[in-house]
Order: sequence, then C-alpha cells, then structure tokens
Amino acid sequence: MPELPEVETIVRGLRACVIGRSVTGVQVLRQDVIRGYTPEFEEALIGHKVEEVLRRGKNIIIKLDGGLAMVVHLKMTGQFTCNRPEEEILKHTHLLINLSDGGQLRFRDVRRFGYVILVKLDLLTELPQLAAMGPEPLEITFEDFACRFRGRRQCIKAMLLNQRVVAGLGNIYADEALHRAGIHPETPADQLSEHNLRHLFEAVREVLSEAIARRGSSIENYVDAGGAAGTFQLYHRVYRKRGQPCPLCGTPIERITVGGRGTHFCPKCQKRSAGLQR
DNA sequence: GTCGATGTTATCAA
DNA sequence: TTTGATAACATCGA
Repeated sequence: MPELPEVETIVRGLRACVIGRSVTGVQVLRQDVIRGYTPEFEEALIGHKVEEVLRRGKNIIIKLDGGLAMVVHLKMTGQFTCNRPEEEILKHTHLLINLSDGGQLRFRDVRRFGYVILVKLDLLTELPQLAAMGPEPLEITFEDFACRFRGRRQCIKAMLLNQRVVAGLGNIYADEALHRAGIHPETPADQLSEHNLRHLFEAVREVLSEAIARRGSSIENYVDAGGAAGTFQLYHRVYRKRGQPCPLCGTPIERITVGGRGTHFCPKCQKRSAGLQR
C-alpha cells in the first residue's frame, strides 16, 4: 500500500542508484504488468541513460535520455528496488532492468495490480491518470486545498482518497490525518467549517511529512529502494487499531466502512458534529 | 476447503 | 453529476 510517503522514499533511494546509469539489459518475466506491452519494450529501453527520477502522487516517473519516460504504479503490493544481480530473485518478480554500473532494478508485485508504462516524454502529461491528478498536498497553499472541498457533499474520507482532488493520499494517511484533525470520516465536505478545513490541511501535511521522515509505513509489503522497511507504522494512531485505545483519550478505536474502504477513527475525538465544536 | 478481507484505481451501472 | 459496485490478483486467517 505505498502512498505518497512510501513512493517518495522509494524515489529518493532510486535517485542515488540509477541517475547517470544506462540500461544494459531488460528481462520481462511477466508481460501483463507492462501496460501496452509490445515486443519492442526491451529494445526501446536498452542503451538509454536515466536522467531524472520523480514522484507525482503515487506514481514513480523515471526519465531517460532520448525522450523516454517509464511510469511505475505500485498499487497495493508493488515493490521497486535496486539490487545486486546475484541476490535471489524473489517470487512475484516481474521485471528486471540491468544498469551500466552493475546494479539491477526489480519490479515485484504479489497481486499484480501494479504496472509499468513506457511512454514518450512529450506524451507523459497526457497519460489520463497523470493529467487528471489533483495537486501535491505538500506543495499547495491552504486556499488551493480548501477550495477543492467547499460545496461538495461527498464525505470527506472519500474525497481525500480521490486522486483527482488531492494526489498521494491512501487509506492509511487519510485515516491518520482525519484523526489528527478531529474530523469524523463520514462528514460531508460541505459541512466542514473553515476551522476544520484549516486543521485538516495542517494534519495532512504534518502526517505526510512525519511519515516521509520515518521512511514510510510498512504494513505488509512496502520496502524502500534498498529493500528496507519503513518505521512510521509504529506511530499510527488509528489505522488498523480497532479496539485499541485512542492515544489522545483512551476510547477504543472503531472500524467502519466508508466509500467501500475500511476506515478507522476515534468515536470521541472525531464526532460527526466536529464542525460545531470549538 | 471455503470465504471474506486486504487497498488502489479503472470501468461500468444506476 | 455522482455514487456505488465490480474486477484485476494472491495471500492469510477464521
């Protein structure tokens, strides 16, 4: 479940081991993880040098010379690591990319929801999933953030998960941010006060920044580019903590379903009428 | 052995 | 327009 902090951690790790290296070999072990795969995929990559590694929302973007870009989405269980070629190739590894310094990039995904796309650089911004994506929460002003929620009736948790509203939040950080902001996840967005929106904005930025500093949350599969787990799961306050005491008030955390997703919250700290408080 | 839950997103139906 | 269900898939625990 790599969300913004996990993908950011991977991207930072990747930069150190791929920038300036060229692709010397490509092995596709499972074609169906390469979106729009053609037999030219391997050939198209070979000989090209990595110039830049970027993150946009939960997407990894690897820019190569010759006007080429590789977009990777890890969805739920994807891993993107930089290895030594002699390391054991774990089950569910679908793509190997050899680099000119002897390193080897590996894409592994148990459930195969994730994917890799190769596009021409000038078509990158036209990829639908990138073109429609909302702003980066760590790069926008409060006003940019707030105006995306005002006047919308949908419940706030569902909106936070919508990548077209704000990029990069997933189930973990949506739940954690709402708890920090003291907002019930089912609150319709248009019922949030300005104070609520302000607090939510700060909470989102705070939880994402802290999670990046702790190299992400490792719940099931997530590892960074070097294969190491993150530590922010040790600081979760509500996510997957049903029945455990709220760190603020001691009330047992509850779990409900919102927008089809498991949702964790403190019934005392996150009242539905949050907008009327304070 | 079966069933449900897991979490992301595109797609389709209402 | 919006919302909700479903499918893609493997694994784990009850």
